[in-house]
Amino acid sequence: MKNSAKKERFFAVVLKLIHRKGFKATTMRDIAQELNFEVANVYNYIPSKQALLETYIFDTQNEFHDAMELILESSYAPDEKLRHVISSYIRITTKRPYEQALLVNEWRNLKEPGLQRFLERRKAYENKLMWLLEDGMEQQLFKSADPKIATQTILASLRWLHNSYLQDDAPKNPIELEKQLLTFIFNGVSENG
Amino acid sequence: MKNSAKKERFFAVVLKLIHRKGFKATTMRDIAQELNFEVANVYNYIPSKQALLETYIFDTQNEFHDAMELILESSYAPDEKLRHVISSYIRITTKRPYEQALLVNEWRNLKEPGLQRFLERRKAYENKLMWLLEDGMEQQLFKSADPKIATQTILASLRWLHNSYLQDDAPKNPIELEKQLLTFIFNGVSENG
DNA sequence: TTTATATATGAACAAATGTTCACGTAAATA
DNA sequence: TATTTACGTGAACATTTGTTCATATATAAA
Repeated sequence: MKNSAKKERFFAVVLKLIHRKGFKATTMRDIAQELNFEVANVYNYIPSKQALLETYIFDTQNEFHDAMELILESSYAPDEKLRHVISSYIRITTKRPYEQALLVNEWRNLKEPGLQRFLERRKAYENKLMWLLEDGMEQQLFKSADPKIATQTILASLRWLHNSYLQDDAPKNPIELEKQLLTFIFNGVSENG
Repeated sequence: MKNSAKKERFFAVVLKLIHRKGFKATTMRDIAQELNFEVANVYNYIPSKQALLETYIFDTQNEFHDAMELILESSYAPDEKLRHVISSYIRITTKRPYEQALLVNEWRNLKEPGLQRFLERRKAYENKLMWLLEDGMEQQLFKSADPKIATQTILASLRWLHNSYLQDDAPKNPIELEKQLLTFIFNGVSENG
């Protein structure tokens, strides 16, 4: 009575539709049509279109936050912590690429007060990473650099990953992906480091 | 009769509105209201909402392509070429942050056949960068790595820049920004390269 | 079997949206 | 000045959209 096959199918279809057409362009009627039933029935699965968006976005955001929290609580040095942040980012993205795509592409469609809440939480996540980088710079583990720029650049370099899993563009092996990204973020592309 | 002050104001307002609310959420009436005139008058400035989107996106895309083309035609080595690609990316972004934000955030709202054209051209740009990286790997200038991943990661690490210019988040000095990004992409964050 | 819960229908709604048309007024050009 | 071009109004339009309601059927629990 909790997780019926119907519900699973419903949400799978919805995620794909939103990914293909975008949240705003995906109408309740689109969803119904894709599932071969009538519009009204959509409301037996979700309370509203906005609620659907909020649930997915905040659930996914929470996953990222929880992972970050555990890493920060550990006794690892900053560079090892950064490794784990990257690793957790890849793990979540490869596990739930559609949800991550939704988070990245559709957060702008949140309405207040959800939008503000989202932005605050995102800022909090970014700040934690920034302090981690500053910490590492002080300990001479990381190059001295503008912490804000470094934070945004590192996060940006991870934010495209969901695409590689949602395209015909052959999905990558997560282990190999992690190796490549760790090398890039830690050592860059240059051969003579 | 070509570039009146009215037209300039119109497009400035439109770009800001779209950036704030998103393309789909920005209605013709929103635009009219922001400019203190009636909806019908919007159609004296643009033929349609879609045409507005297409014009901005393709014009901006062309700027990036033209810059890439000039760099590839030069006799620089791959690593110097990459430096120039990054440099041109930053130059265009800091010169037209709203247009770049539009390109990055709203291309999904293109309709066929514009959407397909956009994707093909984007792929072409990515391929040029990828071949540049492969070339550099062969010449031992770049680390050996998966060229697709490297391409996407480098581009992703540049695709957030417009935000830093459109937030209260103090706009950065483009020269310093370029320095930081070159260091990151070429040598990463690690102190002992 | 009876009862409750999950899933489905069809019609209707109010609001929002892109666009058009016929018609004015202001501004620039001849 | 006369005339073309740029800028503006008001009303109306056909669609689309999210959502609700009353009601029906299937499925599972009692």
